Amino acid sequence: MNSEFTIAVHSLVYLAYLPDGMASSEMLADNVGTHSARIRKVMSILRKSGYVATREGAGGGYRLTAEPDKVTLGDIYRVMALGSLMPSWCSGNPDMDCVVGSNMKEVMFGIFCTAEKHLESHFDAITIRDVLGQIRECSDCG
Amino acid sequence: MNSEFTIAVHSLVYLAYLPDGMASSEMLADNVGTHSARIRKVMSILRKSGYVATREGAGGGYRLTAEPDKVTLGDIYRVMALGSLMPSWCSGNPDMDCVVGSNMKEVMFGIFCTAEKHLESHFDAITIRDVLGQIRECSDCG
DNA sequence: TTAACTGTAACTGATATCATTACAGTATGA
DNA sequence: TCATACTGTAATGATATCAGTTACAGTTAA
Repeated sequence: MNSEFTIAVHSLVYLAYLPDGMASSEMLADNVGTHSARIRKVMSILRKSGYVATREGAGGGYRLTAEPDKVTLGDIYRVMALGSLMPSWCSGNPDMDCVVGSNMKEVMFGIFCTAEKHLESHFDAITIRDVLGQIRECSDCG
Repeated sequence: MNSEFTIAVHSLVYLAYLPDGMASSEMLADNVGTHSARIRKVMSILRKSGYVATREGAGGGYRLTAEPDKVTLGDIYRVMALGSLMPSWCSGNPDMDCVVGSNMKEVMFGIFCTAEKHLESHFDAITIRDVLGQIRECSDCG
């Protein structure tokens, strides 16, 4: 799976954690542990999907516009990583004579699609607020 | 996801399809659409896991030893691709001060683990015989 | 003894991934 | 208006992973 999904979730959780829900790409990059340019790329997608608002210029940055208990990991998955379950390489060849070889590609495609649907519905049950909650539990225990 | 999972499933289905359940790496490679050395690598793992028997030497090859309706894609997934759902790169850093940054790695790890468990139980419901059945349906329709 | 196999490692080229640089565009405030 | 501090985006480079291929030792049947 592409790590942009993780970066997106982390960033949204961090914004939800901050009292004013605002941070620059530099602050997010520090917290996530990557380069600010990468954060900007991910956040740009989240902006186009309506989860954050951005403000360019001095004092600008990113602000969470969606409600943390409304946005699910499923939403983020669909935007950032849809199709990542299926391997890029697939076996079989529709043109060959053998029943197995010629139909395997289609059958495996279907299997991966339903598998991904299952994955999505699992992620649909986890909100950004849930993740933030788990993080607070972590810190209480440790 | 690694395509060795697909190769393994395809190979087992093909063996289950053949009347005598036997094929050489060359035949499997033709059907799957890859190189025989790659087939041998995958089949070697399946042999160690007890799903096929191999015979070296002239007239040798691979023979399905497990029952097609007992072996599930979940079994194959666990052997060939366990852990492939989690991205290699993960965000956060346990040593940092921030509650979010320091605990995110652990929380996301847990989320990916349960997600993978869900994926496994989805795959557990599909047997090699089921896949072969879907292939025959495909060929009936087309 | 030869031919036909598997087992396995090594190498190559292609592709994916992440880090980094660069710079244009934009907003703020002195 | 000008310096400063941001985002947006493309390009580049480094590294890892993946798939194809070659090579060869070991094994078995005829």
